[in-house]
Amino acid sequence: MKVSDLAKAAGVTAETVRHYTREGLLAPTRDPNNGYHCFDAQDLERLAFIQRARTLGFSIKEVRDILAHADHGDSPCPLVRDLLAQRLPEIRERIRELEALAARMEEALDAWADMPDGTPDGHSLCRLIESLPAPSTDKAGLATAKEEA
Amino acid sequence: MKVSDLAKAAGVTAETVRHYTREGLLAPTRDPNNGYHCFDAQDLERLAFIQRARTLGFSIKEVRDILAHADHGDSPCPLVRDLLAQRLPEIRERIRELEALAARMEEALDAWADMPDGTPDGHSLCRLIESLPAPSTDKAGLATAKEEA
DNA sequence: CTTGACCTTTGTGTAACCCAAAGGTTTTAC
DNA sequence: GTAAAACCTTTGGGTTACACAAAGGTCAAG
Ligand SMILES: [Zn+2]
Ligand SMILES: [Zn+2]
Ligand SMILES: [Zn+2]
Ligand SMILES: [Zn+2]
Repeated sequence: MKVSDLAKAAGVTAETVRHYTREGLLAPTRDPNNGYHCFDAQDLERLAFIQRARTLGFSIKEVRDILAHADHGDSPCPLVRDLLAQRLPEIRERIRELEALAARMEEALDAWADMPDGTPDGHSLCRLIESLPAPSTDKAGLATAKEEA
Repeated sequence: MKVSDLAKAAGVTAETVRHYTREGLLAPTRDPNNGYHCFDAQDLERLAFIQRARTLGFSIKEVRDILAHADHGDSPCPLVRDLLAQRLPEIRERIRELEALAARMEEALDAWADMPDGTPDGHSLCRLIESLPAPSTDKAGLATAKEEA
């Protein structure tokens, strides 16, 4: 199997396959004639595993660690469980933040609806933004939502 | 006011202030003697506005546009409303994705209790992960959750 | 044999900053 | 009075998970 064969089989782009290969998640052999990457059925399973792990919120780095443990005979289970247990509350927190965000956005839009374009100076939304509570010097604020799932 | 004065007053890091300045959200004058950035009370208000806009989910680019319109006399309100109206469903979708993610994580953790840590037997990397449904070739999948709020 | 499709590597871009380095400035302290 | 601490400047690199373009080799069809 060449790159795009594997990609099609797994439902990802060839770029993604190359990316995973570069990152060490996949270790295809090489066709000595042309230097092409050669993938086999195991690589397909491995890629499917990677995809499932990604839907569980694991980063590339974490998946690499999980695979590395399995590859040299250790059970990755404890690692997997710890990562899940650690990440879950973070996801929950992120959900809360986004819900608060959605609520603010909706309030803003509602406020707009109540005083359409014919409003005094047409700056209702700007005022609305200005009237928002000042983002506290809080480190756990919404704007601080950089860390991804 | 110098960079860190403004930063303290607004509750952000000096790096953030410099970043916004580089990005054109803030346009401080310069102290001709030493080349230092000089911010005034208006810049503080402006920074506060930026922070509030950020908590509403606007990107730096969007905030720059909003400020640019306001700066040359246009009402940014329609722009703001369009951006909000466009972003809100995206946020909602993101929330649904994260809720699905949290649900999968929780199921996995629950299932863990029933499943002993297994050393990979050559077939199984981590049954917990392998037993997940195969990520469909769906473009709207969770791993596609790159676009941020 | 010439295309066109596909392979390779390398480098760039994305979002919103953080951080380090190198070097000038201002403030503090002895 | 001056030396060190603290802060300023710009530049450039790192972060995530790829996407995409370029330059050049390879392979299958016509
Ligand atoms: Zn190990
Ligand atoms: Zn307005
Ligand atoms: Zn305008
Ligand atoms: Zn396991």
